[in-house]
Amino acid sequence: MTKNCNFIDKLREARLRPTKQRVKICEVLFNREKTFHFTINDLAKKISEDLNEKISLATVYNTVHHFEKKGYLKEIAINSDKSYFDTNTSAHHHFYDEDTHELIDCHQNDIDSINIKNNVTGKKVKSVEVLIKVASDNQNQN
Amino acid sequence: MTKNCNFIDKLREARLRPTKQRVKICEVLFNREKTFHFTINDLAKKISEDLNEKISLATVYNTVHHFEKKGYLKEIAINSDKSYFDTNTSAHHHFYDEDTHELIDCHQNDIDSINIKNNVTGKKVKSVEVLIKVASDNQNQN
DNA sequence: TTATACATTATAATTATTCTAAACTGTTGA
DNA sequence: TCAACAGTTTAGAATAATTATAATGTATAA
Repeated sequence: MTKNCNFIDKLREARLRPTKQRVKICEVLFNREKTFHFTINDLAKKISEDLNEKISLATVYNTVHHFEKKGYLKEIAINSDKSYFDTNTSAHHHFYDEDTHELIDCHQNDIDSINIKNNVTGKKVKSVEVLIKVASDNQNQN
Repeated sequence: MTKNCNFIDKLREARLRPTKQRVKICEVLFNREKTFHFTINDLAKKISEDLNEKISLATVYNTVHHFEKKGYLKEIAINSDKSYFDTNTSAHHHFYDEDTHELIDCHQNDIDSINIKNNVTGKKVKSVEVLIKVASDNQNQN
C-alpha cells in the first residue's frame, strides 16, 4: 500500500507525527473518490466499522481539528448542534437538504461567483461560505 | 405603552398566548432600532439585566424557537458551539469578525445577489445564507 | 367563574465538545 | 541500537448548550 506512505508524508508535511491512529483517520478520510461530509460522530463510527478498532473520541477531535487548521479539512457553517467537516477544501458551497439532513456539494458552475462590494473596514476576507437550504416543495415551513 | 399592545398583537398573530414572559422577551428583542444578533445566553442575560427579573432558560429557548418558526427571528448559519439568531429577517447576509467574534449585517448593496443556476433536483430553495469571515490582515490563519 | 389547554419553571437528562493526567510511542541523538 | 524526551493517546471527568420532564401556574373561552 503506497497510499499509507502518502498519508505518512501528508502527516509529516503538517508536522504531525504519523501515529497509527492518525494514519487510520487519514485512510478513512482521504482514501475515497468523492467528497466526504461528516460530523465527528460519523467519522468515529466509520472508523470503528471499517477498521474494527476503536480510536478514542478525544483523538478524533484532536486530529480533525489539526487537519482543519492545516487546511486538509474545511468546517462547514451550518446551524446544527453538531460541527460538519468536508474533505473537499476547494472553493465551493453547499446545499443542505432539510428533509434528509444531508449536505451536498454546490459546484462552481451551480452558482455565480460571489462578489463582495463592501467589506468591513480594516478587515480582510478570510472565507466566504454559502449555504443553500432546500426541501421538497410541500415541506411545511411555518 | 402602546408598544406592549403591539407585542400582544404580534404574539396573537403567531397564535401564541401573550404571557408576561413572552411580552418581556418581545420588548427586549423588538424594541430597538438596530438589528440584534444574539445567542440564547445573550438574550437571557439581557433580560435579567434590563428587567431585573429572571425568566427560566427553558422559556427563553421555547419562545425563541417559536419566533423562529413564525418568521420573527432568523437563525444564522455559523460554525460555533452556540446558535445565533437575528431580529432582521429580511434577505441579507453576514460578516463574522473572527477577531472579536462579532456578527455584522451584510447589506444588499454590499454583495451582488446570489444566483443559483442548478438546484438539487426535485427540491425547492428555502433559503440562501452567506457567511463572510473576516479578520485583521495579520491574523494568524494556519 | 371555572374548566381546560397551554405555559412556565426548576431540575434532571442528554449531547457535543474539551480538559486532564497518566500511560504510551515516535523520533532523535549518542 | 537504545535511551530519553517530547509529543500522543486514552478513559474518564468536566463543561456547556440544549432538550425533556413533571409539577405548578395562568390566559382564555364558554
